[in-house]
Amino acid sequence: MTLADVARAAGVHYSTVSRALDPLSPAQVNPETRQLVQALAKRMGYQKDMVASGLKRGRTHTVAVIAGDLGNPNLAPVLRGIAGGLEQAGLMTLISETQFDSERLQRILNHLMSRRVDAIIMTAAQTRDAPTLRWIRRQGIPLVLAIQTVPGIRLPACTNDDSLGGVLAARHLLSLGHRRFAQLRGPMEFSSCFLRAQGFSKTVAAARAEEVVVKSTALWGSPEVGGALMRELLDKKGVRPTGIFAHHDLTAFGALTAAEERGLTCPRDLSIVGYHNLPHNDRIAPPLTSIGQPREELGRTAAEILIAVLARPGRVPAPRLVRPSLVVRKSTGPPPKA
Amino acid sequence: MTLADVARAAGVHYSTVSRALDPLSPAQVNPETRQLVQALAKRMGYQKDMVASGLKRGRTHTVAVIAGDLGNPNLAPVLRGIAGGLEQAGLMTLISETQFDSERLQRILNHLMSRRVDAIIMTAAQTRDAPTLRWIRRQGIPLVLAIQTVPGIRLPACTNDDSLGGVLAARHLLSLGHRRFAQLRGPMEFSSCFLRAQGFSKTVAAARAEEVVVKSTALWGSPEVGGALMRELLDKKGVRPTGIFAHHDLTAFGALTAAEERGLTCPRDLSIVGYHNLPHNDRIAPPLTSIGQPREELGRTAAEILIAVLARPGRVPAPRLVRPSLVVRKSTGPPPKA
DNA sequence: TACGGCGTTGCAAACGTTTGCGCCAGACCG
DNA sequence: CGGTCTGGCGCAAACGTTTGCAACGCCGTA
Repeated sequence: MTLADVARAAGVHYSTVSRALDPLSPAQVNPETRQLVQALAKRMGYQKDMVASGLKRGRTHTVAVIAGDLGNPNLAPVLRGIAGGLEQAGLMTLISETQFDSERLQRILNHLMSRRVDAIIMTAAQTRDAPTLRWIRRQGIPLVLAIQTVPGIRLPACTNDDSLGGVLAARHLLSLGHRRFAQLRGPMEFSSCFLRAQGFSKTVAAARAEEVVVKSTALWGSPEVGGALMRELLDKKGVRPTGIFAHHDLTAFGALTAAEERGLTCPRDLSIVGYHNLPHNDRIAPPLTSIGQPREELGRTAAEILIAVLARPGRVPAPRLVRPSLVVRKSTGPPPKA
Repeated sequence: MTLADVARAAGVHYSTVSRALDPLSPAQVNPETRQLVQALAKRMGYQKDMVASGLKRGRTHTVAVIAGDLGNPNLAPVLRGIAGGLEQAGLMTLISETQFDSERLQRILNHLMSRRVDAIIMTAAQTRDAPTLRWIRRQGIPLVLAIQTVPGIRLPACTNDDSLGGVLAARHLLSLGHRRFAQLRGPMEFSSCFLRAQGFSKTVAAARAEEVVVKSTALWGSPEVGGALMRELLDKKGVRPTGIFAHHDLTAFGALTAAEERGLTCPRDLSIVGYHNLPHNDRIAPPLTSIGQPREELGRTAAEILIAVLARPGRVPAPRLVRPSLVVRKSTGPPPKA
């Protein structure tokens, strides 16, 4: 079922059919012929071959989304937002996973170029990726960052306001009366973690309160890491901090367990704020106070940005931030009187 | 950078370049020329245009995966398995979401046909989809089902052995000494839920124990639904069941909360087995006994099946099952002596 | 020497769509 | 009535690859 088939049925040349079915070619074709052809095409179930169209026009109406780890539950709503947003613009979403392997990433990128995708959304950009990102840009293919930005390269992006997240956590703990703080950080190469740390520390410092630095780890976001970090923290000399800010809910879970093993109870002896507001936070004991992120909104915003870039190549739209919010549960309370 | 460019550089015709770079055309070209062309192509960074190739060959090396809800955390590992498995065969994965809207599904399918995807994997097939599935098959495009099957239509598929999951749950509760059971079911239109229910009931009946039927709901997999179902169960006349099988962990969570509100404690007064083995099951109170599924393996298996289908069109490979396993935690114990 | 066969390469026609260009007929103007 | 303009359409050349077919030169054999 091709243009030629419809053309035969309508008694016109196939180029006329092409024009009649193209909403962008305005007065090129007689309204009557247009009506006829459109009706016929619909009745015959004609569907334009996007492969051929892509070859000719150089636009495939396909956008690739590159993720680090599809298993990451935080990612799913973002992907959903992206796919939903792109679909409204008639774009399809090609999803691939790097597993944080830069060689794999390069393979995937080659594939995508050869497939002539119209644009790329990176959700897994890490600091060391800057050269890769520059390479993509040199290929002349629009690129939008989501979730994380990369220092040293100016690109359209949509990220969580992670700095605000850190601020919210600090303000909450400060308002409860805490004065000694610690962070269980994620890797500082992730802009998200870096900003969380910065927002938190800045707020704590502004209140002239005290913060114990805990080494951040490369691997993170697991109870095991949380446990290890908490034990490291409790082993330190000096006065024990009472207000803990974990960069990930799972880290917080592990930290809670480790603290309990040392005979501390939460929130009596220490308060802990997690990050991501995972769906089961209110079923754990104690229910975890956390910073929630509007994940689907983030994805949808990234899609909007991308559509803007495609509409106006060359312009770099301003980065956009979506605002996290504090969800208070039972893992935070006033510090012990001690 | 096209075939013609490489051809100019090598001093041969571009059709020769095409043949030299095609691993499938064996002795068509002089080994020396082949070496020369391959080296040159690599040096010049030539990448075959898959769009043009797709137009000519009719194969796009793209497989579409259709999901109902990308936000479903159970889906992510499956998608990962699929994408990983397909990638090894040089296939890319196009993911789209129906949001369980059949009109959306039809739109997506039209898009995919027009894009000439090589095959489709459906992970969101519901009973009422059978006509749609038949339609896809009539279009001559290979189709593989994952996670769920659809009665009345024979298709290659990879699913969880949900019946076995129900059996495992029942055996576990029976072995603890329970004699009165109830299920908090998901919608029976999903083959997965239907089979869980069947496996459970069959095992309970074989042990000559008693089962209270609780109406299943259309919406499910949320604490709210779990709470409602549990309250309905507790409001029933007659002897209260002590062994509960919920078709979803979140349903189990809600049921637990509702039971506690009625003054019952778990596992003293009742035992509950969930499904899916969600990652936070061991942090809730009490940690939830659950049926775990090998999700990534399921995805990988679906990819294997698909590759087999593409290699041998016409053959319908036998459906494959992946085996769930019981993860015992604290929400199950012996029934009260009463 | 002539001829058939074979290995290697070139030629050109596809695949289905888009689009610049030119043609034709009708309208309009002088 | 002749000329120009223009709306509508056909023609054909792309886009980059694949592939059947033909051509060419070389070798071996009769």
